[in-house]
Amino acid sequence: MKVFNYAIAGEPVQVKVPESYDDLLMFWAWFVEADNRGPIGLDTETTGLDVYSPGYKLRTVQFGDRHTGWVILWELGGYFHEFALRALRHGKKFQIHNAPFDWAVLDRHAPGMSIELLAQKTIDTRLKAGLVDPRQPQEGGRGTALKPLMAWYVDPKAPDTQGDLTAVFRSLKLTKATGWAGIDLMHPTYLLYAGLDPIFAARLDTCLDRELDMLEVRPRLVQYEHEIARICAIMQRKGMVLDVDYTRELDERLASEALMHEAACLRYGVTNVNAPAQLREALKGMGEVWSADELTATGALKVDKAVLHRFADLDFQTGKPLGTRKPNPLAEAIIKSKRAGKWRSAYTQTFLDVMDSDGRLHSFVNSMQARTGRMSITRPALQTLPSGDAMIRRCLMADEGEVVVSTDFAAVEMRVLAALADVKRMKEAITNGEDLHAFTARQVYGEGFTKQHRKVCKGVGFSKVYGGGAATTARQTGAPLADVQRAMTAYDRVYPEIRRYSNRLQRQAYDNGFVGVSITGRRLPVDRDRVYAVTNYAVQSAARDCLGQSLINLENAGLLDTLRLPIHDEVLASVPKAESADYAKAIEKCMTFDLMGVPIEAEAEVGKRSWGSLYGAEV
DNA sequence: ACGACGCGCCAC
DNA sequence: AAACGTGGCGCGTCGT
Repeated sequence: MKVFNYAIAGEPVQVKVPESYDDLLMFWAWFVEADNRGPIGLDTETTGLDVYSPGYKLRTVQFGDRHTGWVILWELGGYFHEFALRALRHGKKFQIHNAPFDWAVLDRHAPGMSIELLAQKTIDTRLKAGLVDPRQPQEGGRGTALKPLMAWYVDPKAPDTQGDLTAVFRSLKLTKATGWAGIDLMHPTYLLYAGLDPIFAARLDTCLDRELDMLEVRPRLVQYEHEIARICAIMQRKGMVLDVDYTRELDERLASEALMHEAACLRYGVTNVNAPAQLREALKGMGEVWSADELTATGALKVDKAVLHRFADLDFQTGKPLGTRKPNPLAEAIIKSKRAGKWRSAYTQTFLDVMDSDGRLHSFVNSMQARTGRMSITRPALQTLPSGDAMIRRCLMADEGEVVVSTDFAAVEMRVLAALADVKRMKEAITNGEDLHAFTARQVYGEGFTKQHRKVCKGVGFSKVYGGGAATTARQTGAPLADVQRAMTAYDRVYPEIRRYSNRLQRQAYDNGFVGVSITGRRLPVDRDRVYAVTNYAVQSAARDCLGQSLINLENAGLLDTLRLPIHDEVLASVPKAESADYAKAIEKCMTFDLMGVPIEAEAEVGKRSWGSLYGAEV
């Protein structure tokens, strides 16, 4: 048995690495005793992050309490598998930092271990940390990574067990990308750090419990987030079918398109369309002039899509020629080349890179990412596929014999606002099934309101949700500033509760140390200089919890297996073609409920095999 | 080789 | 009095 002595917060801790059967028996004796005492820290080390890629391997499984960490060398197989599996099966409760990752790894690489099995005995310290403070480091928070949390709660000098290893990798001529797979299993720093992680999880859990209790965060909320995380992890495991042939073909098409337009750019001396400085100089040299507001945050001349479209005499939205000036051929070539290049690197290439051996994509779902609890989806970011053109979404498909169903909440953020702020007339309009923005326009402008009036009211409604002002709303709706200002004043007269609610929220946030509280009890930290944003946080957060509740409803209705992606106010599913209408109805039902007297409703759209079919694709 | 950051663009 | 919100991520540049 290898034994490493270390100290955490001034207390001695030990990391033990069983090397023989007898060593494993000692581990087992410890485990049984520790398991009776309480939850056990659990972690895994693997060859990287691409859990579903063909060569992926689980290397070690670690268990620990506050003082002892055990590294089970899974990679050695045999008895090591047997004891790790026995512990995973036998353990009553595990503390894991960022459990969905370890669930996915164990589900795929440890026989008999499933997300379902592990989830019911998991405490995720990352979820708990996010409920204490969801802010990322760049937002002034601690973030929810193990290192900063350990530094804050346990020991400022605790090692960065992930980060510090990259220095070790370098000394071994490995990189961050190759180190996790390439480092020798018996490397002492690797083993020590592997063994410390479950000790960290165990210690963090205690501290976070104390903090959650002190902050009066509801235990029910903690439990709810664990359920959502499990549902999202199961969705991730299922993944989505990639139309590999189509994607390859599209990738090639985009590549040649990019190449062609790059060649055109080269004629004007632009060697790289992704280097803004180059574009700036070339366009300046052609006599292009920027307006005073076309500057970046640091004061440089912008060369973004809007500016390029203006130079190319194209409509920003439709891409159609405007006929207002002589189009700049370079600007046009830049637009086309950048689009093709970006779509390739962000989408088609990534799809082909990360797909598993069965041609499925398992995007990683972070069920509680944003400050408001909103989810995010990465590798690849399937929440951000272009919607104006079907070609990218066309790559993703329902399972064989199935079709895609996309179910959206109807104007969920406006409805949530109506519910939270108890906006009397808005609630009536929604309950009566009226077109909300038209209803508002009628109140503001009278019976003879125009389409443009409705548009302005819609814009003002969104500005209420986002906290925007008249100037921004005017820019976005294209309406004159004075009109928007008048509409805003009238809006406040029609729905006076919104302003009152917003003021109340802001006052409460001030009094509560710049933290708002959502309807589900979620803490919503606000920036001191942007307290007004608390209204948006409350609305966005409640809308997110409508999605969360829907996911739970969908599971209870036996529909979890059909779910593919959560996209803020939408759930994407794959259902048998023959019964698609019934499934659509069932999904709608799960996403329909009452929120404080306001109906939250959803509408399902049944497509064909590809996701793109809902955006105009043929198949 | 890598992290931070600027810039830009995709979504809801 | 006025204040648009939340993310992911690729690429280039710069500094270490």
